[in-house]
Amino acid sequence: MSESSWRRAAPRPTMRHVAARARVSIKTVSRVVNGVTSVGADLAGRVNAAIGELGYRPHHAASALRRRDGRSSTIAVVLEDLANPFSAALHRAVIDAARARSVLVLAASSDEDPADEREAVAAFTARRVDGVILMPTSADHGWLATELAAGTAMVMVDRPAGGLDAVVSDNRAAAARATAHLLRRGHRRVGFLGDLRDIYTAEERFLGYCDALEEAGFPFDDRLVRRDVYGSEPAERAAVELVTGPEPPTALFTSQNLLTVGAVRALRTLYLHRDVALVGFDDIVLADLLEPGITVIAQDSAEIGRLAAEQLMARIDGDGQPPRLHVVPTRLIPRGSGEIPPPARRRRPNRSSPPSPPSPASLGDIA
Amino acid sequence: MSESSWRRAAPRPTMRHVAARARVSIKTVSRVVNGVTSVGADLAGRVNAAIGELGYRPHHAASALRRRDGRSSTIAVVLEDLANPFSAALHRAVIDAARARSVLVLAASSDEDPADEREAVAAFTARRVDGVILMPTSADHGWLATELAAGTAMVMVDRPAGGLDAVVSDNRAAAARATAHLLRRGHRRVGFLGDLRDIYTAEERFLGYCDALEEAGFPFDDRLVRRDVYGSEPAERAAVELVTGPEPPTALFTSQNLLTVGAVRALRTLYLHRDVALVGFDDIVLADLLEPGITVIAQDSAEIGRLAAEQLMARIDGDGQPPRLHVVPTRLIPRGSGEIPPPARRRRPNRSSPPSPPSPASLGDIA
DNA sequence: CTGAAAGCGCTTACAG
DNA sequence: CTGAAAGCGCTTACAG
Repeated sequence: MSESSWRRAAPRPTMRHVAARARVSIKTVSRVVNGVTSVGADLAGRVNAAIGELGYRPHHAASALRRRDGRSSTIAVVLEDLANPFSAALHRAVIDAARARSVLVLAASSDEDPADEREAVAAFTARRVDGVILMPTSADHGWLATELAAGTAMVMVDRPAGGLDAVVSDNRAAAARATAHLLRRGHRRVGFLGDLRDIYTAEERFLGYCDALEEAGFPFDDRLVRRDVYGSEPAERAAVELVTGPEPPTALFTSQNLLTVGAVRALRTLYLHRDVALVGFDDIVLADLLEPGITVIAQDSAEIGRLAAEQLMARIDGDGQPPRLHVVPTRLIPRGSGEIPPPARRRRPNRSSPPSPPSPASLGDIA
Repeated sequence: MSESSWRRAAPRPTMRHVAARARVSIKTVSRVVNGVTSVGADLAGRVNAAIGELGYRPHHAASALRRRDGRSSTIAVVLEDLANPFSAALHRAVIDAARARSVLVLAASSDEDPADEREAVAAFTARRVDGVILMPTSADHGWLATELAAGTAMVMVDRPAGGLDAVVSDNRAAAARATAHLLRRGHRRVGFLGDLRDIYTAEERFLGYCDALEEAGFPFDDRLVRRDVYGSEPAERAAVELVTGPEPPTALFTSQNLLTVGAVRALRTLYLHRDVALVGFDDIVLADLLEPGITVIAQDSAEIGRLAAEQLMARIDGDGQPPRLHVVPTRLIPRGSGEIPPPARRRRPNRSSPPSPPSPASLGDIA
């Protein structure tokens, strides 16, 4: 039990220690610590001196335990993968919004595993977090009702679930816009790459793709579609299959950031990146520096995080309104890849053909 | 005070409620909840039934308050910017390592502001976190001693501070390796872009750059160096200045990821990206898909996070060894930009000259 | 194997 | 303005 100088030796001082040193009651210390102004200057001075000398720190959990509302002033965030840029930005926005109210934030990654998700939420509720922001692994979240009943506020993020508060992007409309962006440039065969179809956003974006086809009067072609693609490597393989198959697409809509990365990699490997148009969902670092730059639908992950945090804290503060669905607008950012025109009609894209210059006349972006 | 069905109405059940329903003492409930096996099957069954019916959840903080060790089983992470990919990956690795021991993780961003940093640490210690992983804003961290004395374990990450445990990359050696990589290909004028020099890593990487010059017997030229560059836009301007100035560098070593992004943008704008060699510190998403691909020193942020978490948890468990400095190796990943040879001697790089093919004979990577 | 009493660090609810 | 008693939800330390 040898403690070096950089390890604590003495037990942590408590209010009792401070009270003894300042020769006041523990209650007076409590008043000073909590900023109650009715304490006399003399006593308050002695208490503050003792706090400084002892290095006293209030014990937040003990305080919360006895307090009326029992708030922990802590919330939690459960996202698919905190290391993913989308989740990381969202997470940071939650922390910033929470900080403004002196609320701390715990976090976990679910990796789309419902068991991990439930385990994380259980661990958080055991710590009596005041609320949880959750990116639900599936829409089937009956178990959430139990958590709610137990007094933990909940707000879904990125995907709705359980009929609770949710903050999402305008996925379907944005996907339709992305697809229309390609159709408007003359593409008739637009391929689709989609994430696991259990995931709400994957389904919505697929529906948006279908919407745009229907709106434009083009038939849906199953052979141009690959769904349930999870991660960038499967996406790369799927893109290669699509583009090297018979009747290949002249454009791709990749409906998630990892899928976009895989598709870009595939097109470059095949040297088709200047021939096959591409619009991705989710912005990507450096996408503007590629040649061509990658046209994307950018989500406002920071705004999603901020709104989710605000909604959650409102619930914690007793907001009893019916559940609310916040839809956050996205932005289509044309950078080149989405503005590649289709090859001349009745000709298949050809590797040895020179890159066709984009048609400036077709660069409008309103769907 | 109208509570909808999705808001809790009844107060949270406690052990007392469970005990009453199961007709046992509160202590027996405690035993069952904590997995003490000596409880009779009959009583244990009644208790578990009551727990299920009531939806009882243990109150972790109350438990910790009374427990001998008083552990909160919570740690905290304070990084420069949680949304930065390096920090996000590190953070995630910390969470994964902590989860294996049922430890939860709080997080905050300091944005290199010492006041924000201290505020965050104070908030965490008030919650009685067992330890903090900190990316210190400066090496001057006398105040950390107080936190340590108060019983909070601390491990620095990315940069050492206060003579405490730290986990860092082999910054200086890696920077020397990166610079030598360029020198070995014949570059004689290698430019340097560095972050704020207060930051330990910025200084170390600068020293590594100097080491390599000295090792190779080349003079240090102040005019090739820009330090205190913070963020990608200033980096872009600095790179433009360097490269368009008199006696411009034929290669750049950009010693942080945002600086690399800025430099890449500058070179592309000037259409010099195939003429001026570039090695960056920190890997970047999609760096391999640029033309040329960006040669980088990749840090193992996940390993840094994992080691920091392990070290911290060892301290929390009473490890009393002297402070330890973990140095995590980096990896040089050649992708093209770092292998661009210098232009023919006595000729300035020329925008209209065709890109020179990399010399395969010079592609070794050991410094 | 089971339970009544005391107490973790703090605040509430009362008194003075 | 100040303080003694009780109690937040739980575990420790004892008894039986």
